[in-house]
Amino acid sequence: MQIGEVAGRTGLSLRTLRHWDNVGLVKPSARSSGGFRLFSEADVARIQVIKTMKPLALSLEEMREVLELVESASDPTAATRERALRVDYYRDRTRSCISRLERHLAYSIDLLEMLDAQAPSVSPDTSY
Amino acid sequence: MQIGEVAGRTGLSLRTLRHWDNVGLVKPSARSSGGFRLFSEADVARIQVIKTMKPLALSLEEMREVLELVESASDPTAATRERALRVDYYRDRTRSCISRLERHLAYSIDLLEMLDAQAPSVSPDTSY
DNA sequence: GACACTGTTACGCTGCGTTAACGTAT
DNA sequence: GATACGTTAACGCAGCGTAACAGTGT
Repeated sequence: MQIGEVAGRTGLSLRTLRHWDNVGLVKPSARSSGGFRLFSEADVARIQVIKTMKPLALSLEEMREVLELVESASDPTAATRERALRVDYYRDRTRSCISRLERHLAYSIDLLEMLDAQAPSVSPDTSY
Repeated sequence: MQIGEVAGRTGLSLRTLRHWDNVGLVKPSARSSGGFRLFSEADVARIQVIKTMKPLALSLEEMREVLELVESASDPTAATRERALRVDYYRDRTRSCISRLERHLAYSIDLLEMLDAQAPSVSPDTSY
């Protein structure tokens, strides 16, 4: 699968996919003889997971680590104390992210009410 | 009130406050003879509103416009159709922002569960 | 060779963090 | 004049958007 189709399916830009490749976040599993990036279904799945991680506001590098931790989950040799601590770290960040999102959601609802109070909505079907 | 106290009360950095001044988002209502920025309570209130607008992910310029719309609410001469359309525009963006936050919240909760499944939490009081 | 697609630079942008070097207020 | 606080100017950084220009594939 070439980059265009991946972009279409994931809703990401070509630029973003290339950038993620460059920084090592999602490397296409192959290249054509001419140099075209070739993505597998697994690559696309990884991209989708990354999309769901967006709200965590981690750096691309941190996302890379989280994926590494998750993907090495079934590897018993990787079950070190160090690894457990890293997982704990990201668990904490995820938790505080959730609190943040809840606050932000409440704020946004308040702001919406403020805007509703501003003007009695120009009805969409007559807008213009 | 000088910039330091405002920073302390709002939790923002000096850099941020100066930046917001530079781009015209929050102009301190006075300057000391020596050039120090002097903020009024109204300025601080404005800053707090901006903080709650953060989740909307508007540009600083857009926030400026929203505040302008809100603050000119009581001005009858400003009640043009153009203004109503702008308010509508931001109302839409706020609504889609709310949907986004709800999705993100759901995602984050899923991710938390994924991490919980990863490793059986190293209990904090024994970490190191 | 026409055409859509893809490749690699490389510069631009936002919203600040971060020195650096230098005034202000007490 | 020491000390805490403030000033502007300038570069740095992430995560892309946006050309510009060349190669690929059919």
